[in-house]
Amino acid sequence: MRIATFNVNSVRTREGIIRRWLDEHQPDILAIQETKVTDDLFPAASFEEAGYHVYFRGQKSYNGVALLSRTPGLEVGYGFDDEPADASRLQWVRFKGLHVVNTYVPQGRDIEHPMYAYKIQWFQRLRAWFDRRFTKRSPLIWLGDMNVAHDPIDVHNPEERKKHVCYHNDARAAFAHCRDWGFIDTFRLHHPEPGHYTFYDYRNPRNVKDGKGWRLDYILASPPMARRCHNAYIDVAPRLEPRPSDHVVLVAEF
DNA sequence: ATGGTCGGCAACCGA
Repeated sequence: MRIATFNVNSVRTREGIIRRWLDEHQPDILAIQETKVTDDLFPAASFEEAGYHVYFRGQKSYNGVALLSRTPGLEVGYGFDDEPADASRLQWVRFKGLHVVNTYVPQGRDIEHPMYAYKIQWFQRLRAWFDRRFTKRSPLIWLGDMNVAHDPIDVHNPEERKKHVCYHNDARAAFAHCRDWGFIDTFRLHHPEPGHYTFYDYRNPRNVKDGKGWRLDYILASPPMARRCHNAYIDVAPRLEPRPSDHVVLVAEF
C-alpha cells in the first residue's frame, strides 16, 4: 500500500500536477494540505474521474485539507472536539483496518506572534486527542504538513534558524511530545542521512535554486504500521513543473 | 545584512 502527502498551496492551481502525479504513482491514499478553497469550489469531480474517493474541508483563501483514497472511507471527521476546532486543519478518515489523520499544523508566523503560542498549544491539543482516541496497537497513520523541522538534519542551516517558528526549540519540543504518543517517522526509518527536504521557501529564489530546504512534511506511523513500512521517498516532481509548488510529495509504502 | 516570491483575491494577508 502506497500513502502520500503533499502541501499543494492551492488545489485549483495544482490540479494538473496532482492528476499527473496520481496517474504516475498510483497511490492508495493521497493527503493534501492548503487547498485554499471553499467546499463548493473544490475540484472533487476531477479526482473522482481519476478513480479516487474524495474527502475535504476548506475555507476561503487559507488552509484546507483533503484526502483522496482508492477505497471508500467508512467514517470521516474534521477538527478538534473543543474550540477552536480548526476543521480545515485537522481531518481523520477511518478505513477498513487503518486510521489516517491528516493535519496542516499552524505555521506560527513569528516567535512573538500569538499564532506561535497557538501552534505550540495545537500540538498539545493534538496529543491529547490522540491519547483519547487511539492506542499504540491502533493501525494509525498521522501525516501532513507539521510546519516543524524536527532535528538539525531536517533544515539546511540549523544554526541560523533557531528563532524561526519552524525550528525554534519550543516548536520542536511540542512536535516531539506529540510524536511521543508512539509514532515512528517512516521517512527517517529508511533514510538516516541528512539533506532530504520537502519544502523550499520561494521567498528566496536563490535558496530554491540551490536546494536549500526544510523537512516539514511527515508520514508518521503507529508501531504496527511502522513494522509494515518497507520504503519511503520524496518525489521532487512538483519542483520541475512550470509553476512549481513550495512543497514536494512525500511517500511511504506499507 | 537585506530582501527576495507565490496564491487568493482584489488590498493586503499568509507562508
